[in-house]
Amino acid sequence: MVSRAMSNCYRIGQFARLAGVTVRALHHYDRMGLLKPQRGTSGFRLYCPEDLERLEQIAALKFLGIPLHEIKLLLKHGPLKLVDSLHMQREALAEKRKLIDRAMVAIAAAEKVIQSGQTTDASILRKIIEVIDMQPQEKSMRKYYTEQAWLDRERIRQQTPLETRQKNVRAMRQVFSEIEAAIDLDPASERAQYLTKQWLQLAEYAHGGNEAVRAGNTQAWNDFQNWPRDEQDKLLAAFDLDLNDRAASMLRFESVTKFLGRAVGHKIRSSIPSIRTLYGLDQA
Amino acid sequence: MVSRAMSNCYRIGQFARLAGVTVRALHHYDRMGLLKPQRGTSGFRLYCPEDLERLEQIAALKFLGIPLHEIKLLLKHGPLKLVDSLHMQREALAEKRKLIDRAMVAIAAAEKVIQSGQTTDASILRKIIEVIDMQPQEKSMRKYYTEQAWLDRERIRQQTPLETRQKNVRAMRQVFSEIEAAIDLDPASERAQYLTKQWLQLAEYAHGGNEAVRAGNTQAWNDFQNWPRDEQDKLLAAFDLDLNDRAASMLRFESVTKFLGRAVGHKIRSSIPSIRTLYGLDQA
DNA sequence: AGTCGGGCCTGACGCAGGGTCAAGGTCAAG
DNA sequence: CTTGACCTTGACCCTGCGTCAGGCCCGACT
Repeated sequence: MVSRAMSNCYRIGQFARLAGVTVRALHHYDRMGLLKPQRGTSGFRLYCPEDLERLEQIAALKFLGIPLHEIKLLLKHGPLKLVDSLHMQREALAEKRKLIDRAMVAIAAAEKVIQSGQTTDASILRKIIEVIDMQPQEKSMRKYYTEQAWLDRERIRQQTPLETRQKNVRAMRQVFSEIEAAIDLDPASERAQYLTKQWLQLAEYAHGGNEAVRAGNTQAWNDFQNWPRDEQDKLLAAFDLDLNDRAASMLRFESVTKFLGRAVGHKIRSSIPSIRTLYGLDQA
Repeated sequence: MVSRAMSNCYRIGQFARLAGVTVRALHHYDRMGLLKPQRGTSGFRLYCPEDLERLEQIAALKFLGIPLHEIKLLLKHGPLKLVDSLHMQREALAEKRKLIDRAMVAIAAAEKVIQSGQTTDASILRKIIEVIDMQPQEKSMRKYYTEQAWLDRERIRQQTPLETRQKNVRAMRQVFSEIEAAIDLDPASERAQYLTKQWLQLAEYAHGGNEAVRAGNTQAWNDFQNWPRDEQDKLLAAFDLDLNDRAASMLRFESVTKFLGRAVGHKIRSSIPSIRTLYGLDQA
């Protein structure tokens, strides 16, 4: 019934060597129905030239990173899906490549640190973390920025060393707690205005004077209620607010931002109109 | 006993969100002893800031592609191993990147084929296979070539399209079988000399006139007996020799090469000395 | 005729790094 | 006292095979 002659067929060992795969892999493909050879009278698998051709196709698609079960479908259902699949795979590979590049950049940075004589675990790992953190940037924040502002923000972040950023965070945490202590003061009071000035100065580190980035930051800040929960939590944690009493922390955070809003409002009201516009507070 | 205060600690869910990992991953790290948090009275895991620091280090090394069990050792045994490990990982990543690049090149070639209107499965896959096969080159053959010759050989291979190579193989197979039929003729006979000339012409496609590559090919060819078994088998299969009776096939192959040797010898003897030298047969 | 060795068979477990239930314990709020 | 969010452990699932383990087939030697 089978049109393939049994001569010119190989048993599994030969075939495996010929094709450059392992016997075990062929067993695997057989059992999963990806490449089912004929069987001889004694149960031995018999692989024919047609099987070699198919195996080469399988190997090719596997090389592209396509999973075996998908290969099975692709070889069954013709080229329509194949085109799609190749496209998707290209993008997936591009993603992977980006990650690998990032990892290699991080290692390179770490090796520079090592060669500079800093061979403590901590300093090496710090450098790696710094370089890795350089690029990720969750996309949940994108919507608050224009395209250019987003790129600028990235650039500014990348130009700021980790240590500096950490110092800023600590400073803001400090100011935050001082504001909480002064929360009942008149926003127009000297103390309140002093703290507000400090706060705004620290915030400036984040946008580096770039107006579009500042606008985005403001928008993001004002929409804190709608951030995804883990982003909210990260910010709360940065201000040393207890996540185990999340509701209370949210309230504390809110009251501080409101205080700042009033204080900045006062500052602006007593300032020139162009600055009012600059800070986008005319409609507020 | 524990110096860490229990305040300021998070339970696993909070901590996971904060650190950007899943709860399951933290369970995993705990069970494998990579990151063991304290436990509260009711058995809940309690993660402290120190744990966050360690988790960040873990995440960093994981990002570099270092397996978790190795990370565990690295964080225990200090920076000596870390330096080594980073170096190795850099090379491993470079390897991976090369493979990804090859895959992307292959997909790009396939998409070109698709855009040219050839949307049959077979033609797409053929193109992919062709591009992938472009580069591998087992290293078992390297030793027969000078460094430059090896590179040249690669280059020549890459410049020859798959179809042409296949045509050459078929032609050599044909000549091979004709030589076998004429194996008892006098190597000096006209028929033998004709076949030998054909053979040498076909062989020329493989080295493209490059002398160093030709010398390498000759060396490799003469050392066939010592090739790794699967390379031998591939060559035998290319000449349509039955691998199920390997010993006989080896003999057939050998007798043909001997015949060719004698015939080429005759050809050379009746030729000018410079060509004798060129073909490296003076010492044979 | 036995038996040795090599190849083949199936079945089963293991790997990394978790995902995904499932069955049940804790704890604060209503 | 229940509900619901969160926690616990245990156990099976995924990919692409590697690596035994135990047993059959077959040709070759004694």
